[in-house]
Amino acid sequence: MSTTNIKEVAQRARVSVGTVSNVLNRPEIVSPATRKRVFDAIRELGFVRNEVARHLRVGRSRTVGLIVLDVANPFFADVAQGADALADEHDTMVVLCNSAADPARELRHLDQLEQQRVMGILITPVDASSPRLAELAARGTPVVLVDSAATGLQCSVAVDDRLGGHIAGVHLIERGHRKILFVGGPRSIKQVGDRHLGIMSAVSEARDTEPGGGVEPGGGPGGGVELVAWFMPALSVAHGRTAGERVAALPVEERPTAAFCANDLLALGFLQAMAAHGLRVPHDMAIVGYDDIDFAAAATVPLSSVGQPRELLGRTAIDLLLEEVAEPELHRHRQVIFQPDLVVRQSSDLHRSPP
Amino acid sequence: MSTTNIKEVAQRARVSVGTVSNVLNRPEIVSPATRKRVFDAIRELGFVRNEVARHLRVGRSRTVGLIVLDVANPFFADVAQGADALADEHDTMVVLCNSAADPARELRHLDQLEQQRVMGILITPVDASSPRLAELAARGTPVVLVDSAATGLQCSVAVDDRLGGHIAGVHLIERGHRKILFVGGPRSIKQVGDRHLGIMSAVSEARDTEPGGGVEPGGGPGGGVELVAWFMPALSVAHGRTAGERVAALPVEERPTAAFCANDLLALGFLQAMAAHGLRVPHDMAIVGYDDIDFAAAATVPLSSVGQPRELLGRTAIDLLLEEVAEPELHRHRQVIFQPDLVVRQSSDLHRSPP
DNA sequence: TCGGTGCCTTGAGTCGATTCAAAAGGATCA
DNA sequence: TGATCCTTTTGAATCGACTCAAGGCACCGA
Repeated sequence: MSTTNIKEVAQRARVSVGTVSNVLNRPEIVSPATRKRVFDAIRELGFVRNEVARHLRVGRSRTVGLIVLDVANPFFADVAQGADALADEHDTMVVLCNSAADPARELRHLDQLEQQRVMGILITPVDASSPRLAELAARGTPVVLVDSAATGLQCSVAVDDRLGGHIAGVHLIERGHRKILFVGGPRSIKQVGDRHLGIMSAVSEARDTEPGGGVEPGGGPGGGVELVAWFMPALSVAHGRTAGERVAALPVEERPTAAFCANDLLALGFLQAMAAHGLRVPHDMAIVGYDDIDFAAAATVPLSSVGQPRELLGRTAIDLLLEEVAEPELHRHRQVIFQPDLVVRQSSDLHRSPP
Repeated sequence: MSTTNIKEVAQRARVSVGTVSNVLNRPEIVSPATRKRVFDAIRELGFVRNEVARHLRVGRSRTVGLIVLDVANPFFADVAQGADALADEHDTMVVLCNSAADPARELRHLDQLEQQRVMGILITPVDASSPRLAELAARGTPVVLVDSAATGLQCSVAVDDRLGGHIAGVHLIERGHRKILFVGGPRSIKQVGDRHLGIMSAVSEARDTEPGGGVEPGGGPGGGVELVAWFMPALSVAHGRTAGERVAALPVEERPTAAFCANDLLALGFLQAMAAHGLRVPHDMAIVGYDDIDFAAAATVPLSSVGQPRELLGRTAIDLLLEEVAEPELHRHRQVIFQPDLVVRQSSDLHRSPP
């Protein structure tokens, strides 16, 4: 490492180190002639300011950590892009870390970021109630929860996942489905649970309405709506495929007619399995995904999906963080919640007639 | 910031700062009793080691920068995952930066990473010949080019893009296509150029062979193969769609029968446009993409694609970097090149009969 | 009792940039 | 000429952890 430092620059420009530092930080207070000498020396020596030393002295960093559950999921790529864009405007760097939904990896990243004394951390936690997040905040590293509501101890920005699940449920019930499968990820992930609760509420509302003045003349077998939930070990294309294969293996009479997947990766995998087993989507199986990533619209059968303002989530998270950093004393933690919206495409766009 | 530092820990444990440092770095040389006192003090105070100060003193960092052209492209997500996995084993952190194929953003990231004195930089450069990369290396920050061959000034790990283009070309020609469209991205991106050169070579080989002892009895109209190339402003789904729309608007007799897209995002967009305009894939238009991302297999029509060992690229890049960091003196720069392989799926799997 | 031998612990000096009180230099005015 | 004010420059102290030569201590054998 050819560590040219400020001292060498000072020697070469025949000024003191203090002056070089001034040129770097408040050039206007240095006389033009001196300033030029210093700049020349910097250029000639190829001096690059050591941000580490600067940071140590000044005590605050210009980087923000963003820990996501899965870098390979385009949803998070878009969130990151939003965060990056706004951070950039504030001369701040976003470093993206992947927890891969593994608490141990998440913890390692948190440790590393705290040790590096980053300005703050944006995180989609594996477990939002982990004491580590509170500790971090208590020790002075502001934390903003992304895509996951906080309980008042920190800021958060999220989308109403229960509402999203509800919308998806209402949509499928309205299309005549009476046996619906929820394909989730790990139960520990809050989003999965909320989306499940959302569709459950839609289902129980349907149960409450139908027996009384049932819209459906004659009523289906049993009259109500049945919901089954499977929780896969990860929110990935591969596990969606596995779920799809399990469904395809069921006898027709036991098989649900619709699947609501906790994210689009699962839905895409599920869809692949349907195709592989000769089940037609949406005729034999309707599918609704979640996140509305760009690939959803480009799938074998264009995928219905519950959309979220992905980049806005990222931007807002940075916004909240910068606000907190700017006035740590005055700051009141805020919970920002956006609304999801269902995009209906071919994969669920069919009115199912009673059998 | 509740900066508990090593000094306070020392006071509380009634030892000197040197001893605390020893406990942190070489616990085995400290007596068990003292060690315990120090650990207790650390726990009670919630002390977190300041990596910034440590780095300043020790002079080398445990983080590596990875700058990619597009975080939202699953190809790079996979490369990042590979890098991350291996780095993790060496107790090193990978920070992912997005240049979005913008030279200015790339430069900003390079500056920031150099100022932070990272251990090294892995980069898929917008412009591999930029003098900045050489400067970085000269000033002591090792650089490894990813997915882009170097010229000996640094290490690189890449896939043979000309071969990939060639394979795709041979495949399409072999399937009977005589008018092929190459859909590229910005010309400045090396990969785009190489993939284009690859398919050009396949086309010109076909021209050379056919007039002599043409395999095709009777020969197509004109006997040879025609290649048209369009260079879109970005390697994105949206620009693929634009290209597809332009193609669909052409009169049938002018329209190519196959498209080779410089990456899968373009190909997916192109495919969407075909569907939107009622053109059947592969009957009216065969499509071959590049990268073989997971979504390629899940597309409306499963996409043929030239595959690359994505995670291996990332792992190998970290490997080369660690090697260089371990022995900067002995180190000889190496260029690792992997072979691509074509995965034929439905989007191009049809023998085209002469019109 | 003394010197020798390990084993632990100590603490001043260091990394590189920033800060700020103080000094130096220059201009103006009485 | 000396006093005053303003602009510019100086350099020692500082941030927090690490390093290593030097010192302390206990124990052993002579």
